Amino acid sequence: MRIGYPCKNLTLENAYSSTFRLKSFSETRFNETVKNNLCYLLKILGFNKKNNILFFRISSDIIPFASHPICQTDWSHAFKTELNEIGDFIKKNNMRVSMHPDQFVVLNSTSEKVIENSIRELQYHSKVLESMTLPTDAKIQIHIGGVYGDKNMAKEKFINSFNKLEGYLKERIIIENDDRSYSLKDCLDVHSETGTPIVFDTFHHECLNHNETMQEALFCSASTWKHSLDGNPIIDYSSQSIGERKGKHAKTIDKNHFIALHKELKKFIQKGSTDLDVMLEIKDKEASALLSLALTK
DNA sequence: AGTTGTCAAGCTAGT
DNA sequence: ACTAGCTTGACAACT
Repeated sequence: MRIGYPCKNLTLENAYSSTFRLKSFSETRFNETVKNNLCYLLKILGFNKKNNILFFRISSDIIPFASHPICQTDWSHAFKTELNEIGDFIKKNNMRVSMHPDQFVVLNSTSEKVIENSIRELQYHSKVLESMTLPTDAKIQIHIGGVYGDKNMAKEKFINSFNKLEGYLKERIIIENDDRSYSLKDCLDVHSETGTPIVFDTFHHECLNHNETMQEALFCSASTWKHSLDGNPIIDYSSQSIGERKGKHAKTIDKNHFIALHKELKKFIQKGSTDLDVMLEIKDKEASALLSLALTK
């Protein structure tokens, strides 16, 4: 079981993907920023390797404005050396990475323009992973999208949009159950029409479920992954930030809550034929990842 | 140097 | 009507 954290490292200095305002866009600014971001990504991966953290989510900001028309740079060519070096490091060390495009990626939107933008954004994410020559277990995780007052129609819309995507995108995209609209069951409905693997988010499942047992939920979601192509099923983990509104992610790992979940995961792994990789969506990033490794040794 | 308004993009639920 | 939240507050203009 690999443990990971998202997007940035709080121990290392400046170890996040910096960006800038669209108004400040220039070729120079773009190149400087990308060079820096790639350099810090490699540093983060180095830190992770030393600490046995073998899973990491790459920030969508790594190439700023990559899917915007203003960006005309062939960055995958210009930074081929750096991108290859990162990809080689990941592969050499049995690491895994994923990406999670932000809320603007909505494949079932009622606006064609939004869908077009979403596809461009997905193409960009895929290009990052392709440029690192990573296999298709390096996934791009999205939500199903809006409901628009009719969930069945909205699901159909997602299925339609998804099935029209190019094959190289379909191979990378995975769908995540969310905390308010689309439950695991909804994701399974979509999966049956698209074949998209489901990344099971245990915290969202606590917020929105159909009373499945944890073992049932793990079995259903893990069954949507084709091991040779997709790698280990991914689990997103977090817990409720106490005293804050429902769905807000915890600032730091809740030890007992995590240990209980970890037991369930272990139980599932032992009786099943598959391992799992766990992404910790917790605000304090690598601190919780390190703690979780210590707790489960 | 420190503070604060704003940022490419969507949608939902809570206030 | 407005805002917090989402994978993540940081950039940039102002005081």
